[in-house]
Amino acid sequence: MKNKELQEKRMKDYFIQAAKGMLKGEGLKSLSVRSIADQAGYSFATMYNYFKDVNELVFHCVNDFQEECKVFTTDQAKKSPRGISKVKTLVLAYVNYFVEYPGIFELFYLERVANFGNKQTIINVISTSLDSICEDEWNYCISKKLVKAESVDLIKAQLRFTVLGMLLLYMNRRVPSSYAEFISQAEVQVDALLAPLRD
Amino acid sequence: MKNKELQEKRMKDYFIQAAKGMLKGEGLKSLSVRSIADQAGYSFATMYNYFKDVNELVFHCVNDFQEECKVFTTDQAKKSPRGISKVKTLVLAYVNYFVEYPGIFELFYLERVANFGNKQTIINVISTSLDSICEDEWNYCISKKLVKAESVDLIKAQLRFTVLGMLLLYMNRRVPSSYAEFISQAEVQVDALLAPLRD
DNA sequence: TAATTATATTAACAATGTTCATTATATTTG
DNA sequence: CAAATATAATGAACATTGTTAATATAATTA
Repeated sequence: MKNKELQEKRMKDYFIQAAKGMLKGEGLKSLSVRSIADQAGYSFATMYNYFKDVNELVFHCVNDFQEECKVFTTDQAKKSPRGISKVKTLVLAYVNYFVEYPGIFELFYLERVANFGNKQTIINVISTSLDSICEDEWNYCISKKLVKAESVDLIKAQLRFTVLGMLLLYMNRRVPSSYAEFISQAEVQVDALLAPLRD
Repeated sequence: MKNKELQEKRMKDYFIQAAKGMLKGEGLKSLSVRSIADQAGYSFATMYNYFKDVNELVFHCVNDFQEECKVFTTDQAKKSPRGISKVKTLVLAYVNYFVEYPGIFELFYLERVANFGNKQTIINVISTSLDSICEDEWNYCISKKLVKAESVDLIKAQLRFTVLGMLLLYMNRRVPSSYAEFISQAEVQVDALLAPLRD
């Protein structure tokens, strides 16, 4: 029965990998239970032997993407000098990740979530997504007394909501209308929030 | 041919009113081309004689709701003393409007928009939705020298994105998990942005 | 090998948006 | 008023969607 678990995990992974590929490529619109199964090399009905429904399948991708996003952002920020300016780089890299993969933005923030198993765990990953990416650097800032420990929670929340709001308007309503304007706006907004911390 | 236009406008309105009712009630999920037509008293096929597709119909509701939202917010803020504190009340009332009518939030910010006629006009209404509600009060603040004219654009944008981010996380991911927490958080965030203006 | 269990697949449903040919209804003309 | 014509409303039909139930196939066990 250890084999059974292993095989089941493998099967689930076939579907998850297929879904991940399509999410990164064509996005959520191209994603149907039949297309996922095709990509995985099984019938669409087989999916239901391993997942309660298509929501449960799709949301299993969240953890992988969050990890990938962390790699993406820390890589883009690795040359940045530590401290507040590295936080800024991380946040802007976070924005860029979702601009590059709109399907993942939809998955994280837009897709309606029906009730499924460990919903709360995944929602937690999503809602603390940006925070956990900046976590280490904020701790560094606190330890170097670049920022007061008691003000970090507020600024984290401010960054989280601002980034989300900007992304939502750009992704869903194409406002502003060009990527250049959008990135410029993002810089202004992040700077406005981080400036008071730079003495 | 003036009659023709009038009649066509009336017909369109039957469908729009039906869609509006369902959006305010059950929300977007309950809204299908067949259910709208039922409510309007016509066959679903009749709708296609007046609208290119269901998207065009649904997005015609935006203007009406924006107007309704303006009435709602100014009413909730009418007892508030003029100035920055009235801006705060307006913004929090804006938040409450969408919490009360989640279907309208979906319509404004979440619903995928296919290409249709005067798309740009409607997107403009949406993206300046909060700004236009606070416009008068900001002008008052500038005229009374409560805030520098050149800093208003930044603070408007900050409020816009913050409000949107908070709403998105609360509406779509139920974070925070209770309305009380959410409103408390909203107050904190709005205060954090408006505090520097209060001398 | 035979019987049993587990797994994969096909068939079928209900609901969706959309198109089109066909009715029903006005409107105009003789 | 009657007949011809334009206009508007509709039902049938299609392709897709997610999902379930019944069936076929593979694996395991006795």
